[in-house]
Amino acid sequence: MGKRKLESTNMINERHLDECDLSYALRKLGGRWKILILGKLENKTLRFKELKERVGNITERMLILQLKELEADGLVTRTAHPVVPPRVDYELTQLAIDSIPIWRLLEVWGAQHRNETGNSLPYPKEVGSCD
Amino acid sequence: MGKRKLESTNMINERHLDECDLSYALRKLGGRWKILILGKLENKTLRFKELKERVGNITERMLILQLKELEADGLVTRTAHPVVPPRVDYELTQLAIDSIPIWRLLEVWGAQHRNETGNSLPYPKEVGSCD
DNA sequence: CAGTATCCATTAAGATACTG
DNA sequence: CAGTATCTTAATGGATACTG
Repeated sequence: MGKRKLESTNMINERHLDECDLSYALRKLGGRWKILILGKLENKTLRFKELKERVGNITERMLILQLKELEADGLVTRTAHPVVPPRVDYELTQLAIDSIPIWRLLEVWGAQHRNETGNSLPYPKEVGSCD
Repeated sequence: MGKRKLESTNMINERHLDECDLSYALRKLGGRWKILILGKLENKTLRFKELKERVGNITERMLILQLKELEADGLVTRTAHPVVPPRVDYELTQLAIDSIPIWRLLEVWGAQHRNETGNSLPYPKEVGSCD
């Protein structure tokens, strides 16, 4: 839908960096909301509205945009039930489930980073909690 | 320097998400260039120009912006030698070194993702290679 | 309920020229 | 060499109203 400048330096750099598996992986999980959405779906199937409530502060537009990308990237599955009112369920794919242990490590590293750089939270928090 | 709309929803969301150690960690390592820069500095001290040559295609402006952020975030150290012409060395901190095993896991996951989603590279590549 | 469509604001990234 | 400064473009994120 949007204009694509396939030959802009921006796009060239993006493609170049995506050849690196690591940059590629970071792009799939990056963005402001994706990891949070995936976290909400851990061990659970949720419908659109439930997801929106749990993520909190996300607009419907951003939620659907992120879900579409995650779906296209094979990280969530979308199941639409042909009922009225509509019901659509989202859940993690195995590929996404495989990435969970890595998030946990990153989370622990993030907490360590906070402590060592003095960016500590004003209150303690358990691993995995991310309201 | 730039205008800051501290109370925009954008900023509020950003702060909110940063309370999550995982989103926080992803923000520290995210962006187009950071992981690549950190990778170049693994086991090596490099000066500005060497870094620019190795990262390839990055502008001086972007490189210095990323380096400043990495320095402020305690991930690289900057050592300026008082000589003419100037010489500035960059190297990883222990905190950054601690994160390397996690990148490797993400990298492996990225490669797996490619295979399973049909986004495979047109040629094989070794782990850790990211020209 | 589960989205779309439209428009606007903010941030990230790049090109280029210049300086201590 | 190691940056700054300034300007432009591209991408992301948000508000709001509307629809099947």
